Amino acid sequence: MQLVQDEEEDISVAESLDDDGLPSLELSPESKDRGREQNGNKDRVIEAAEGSFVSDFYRSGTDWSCLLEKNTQERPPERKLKQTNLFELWGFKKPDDSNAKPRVSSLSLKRTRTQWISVESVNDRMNPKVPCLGNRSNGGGNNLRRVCPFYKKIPETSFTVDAFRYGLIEGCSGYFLSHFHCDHYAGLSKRWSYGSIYCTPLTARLVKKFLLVNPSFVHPLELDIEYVIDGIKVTMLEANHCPGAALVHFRLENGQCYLHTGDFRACKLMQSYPLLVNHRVNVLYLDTTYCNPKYRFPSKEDVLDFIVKTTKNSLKRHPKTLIVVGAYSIGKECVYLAISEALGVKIYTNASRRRILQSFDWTQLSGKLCSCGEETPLHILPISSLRPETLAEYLKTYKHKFTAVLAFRPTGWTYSEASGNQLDLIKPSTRGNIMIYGVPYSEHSSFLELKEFVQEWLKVSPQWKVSPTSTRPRVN
DNA sequence: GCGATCAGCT
DNA sequence: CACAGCTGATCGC
Repeated sequence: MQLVQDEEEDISVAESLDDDGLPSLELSPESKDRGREQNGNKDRVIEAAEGSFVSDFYRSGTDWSCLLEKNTQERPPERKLKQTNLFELWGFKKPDDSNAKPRVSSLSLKRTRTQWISVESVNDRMNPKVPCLGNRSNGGGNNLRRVCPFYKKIPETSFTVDAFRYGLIEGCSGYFLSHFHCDHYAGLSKRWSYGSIYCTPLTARLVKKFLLVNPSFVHPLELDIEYVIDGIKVTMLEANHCPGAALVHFRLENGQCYLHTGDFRACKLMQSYPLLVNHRVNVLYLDTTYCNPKYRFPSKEDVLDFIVKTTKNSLKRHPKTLIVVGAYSIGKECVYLAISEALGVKIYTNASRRRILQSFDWTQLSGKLCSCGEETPLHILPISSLRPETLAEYLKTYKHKFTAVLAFRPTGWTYSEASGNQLDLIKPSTRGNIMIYGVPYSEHSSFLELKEFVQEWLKVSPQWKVSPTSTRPRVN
């Protein structure tokens, strides 16, 4: 998602706002009467300059053709998507003072539920493709290559974020990687040769070790240190997502600031990041995975307490219980670290995951890993194997040591509507001696956390005020 | 055969 | 549903 800031001296990216706080399509006096709402239905006419940020912003919601190169044979999927006014969704009301300049002025979404957004499709598979010329594109039965969407490009720079699957991107010399999850690094391999890759040191180690990318392309940037790259000031900030994940902050020579959150979980601590407190952000690219009021989940700490308490209770009743935590390749480490510390037990997982976890260089984690499943009641398995049949099979291999399984599946999706914020209401699914808890341990922001994150910028801008309305998103 | 990429699936 | 993959088919080399 992007928030565009209104600054009269910076018209190239941050055009003026309309009454909804969305980027205005009125770029010149001649086009003053164009780009207005149509039919009272908030469908917008695309009149802005071809290829401009505003043009792409709106086109992406209704028409994929802006992402297509000329002469393409492939038609984009027909979808009726609209830019949603997040200010409205979050209940922020624009005041009457028409002279006021908001600190952040417009929003567009990145990856969220498709029924009420906008920019990015569920994943890149929905993006249009163009015929592949020169660069090979083997596999999958066609000769098409995807085109980098505008919202992965940082305006007025030669930088992109998480855009590795598009081959060589014209005008891009710096490819930023926000974190080491496959949907973000897709396209990176040992054959990468399209330009410099910037990421945190931890992510850099993983990229070199597991994707075998030529180290000469990989440039680690320490958190909280401002680097000057191609004349742009760049700072990586802790994203509170998975290990090595970063928000990327860009400050241009003309004063424009852009913040790309990658995937992140907004928290109070972020409100103290000096770069975010002291500087306006003109365009904000935001992770809106749970940008719907129905997603309410507790703090990580509360969930960890619940997991530890549940584990202790189980072991008290059934000392021969095997504790299983489901996890992706990286992420959710705090869940099993908390159990490990509370019970004073080691952590078993297979060799390939141990190799990844050891690459973090976290001594408090590495020291707790062990290579023998009999040695500890705490095992880490891929989240996909947290099914009763699979766990029953797994238990068989340790039948002399363990007689029951207590498993935790940590994700934000399992926790939304009915149970609200009451952890104690979570009911496990039980089959025989296998018990599986879906726990609301999320590494993405909840709706409220997203709202509060954005609100920080609005606060310092007195012309915006918070309205207690409960505006719901439009559902198509 | 190998590595990369795709659709389908969860 | 959507996240962050996983699997198997298919392609170029």
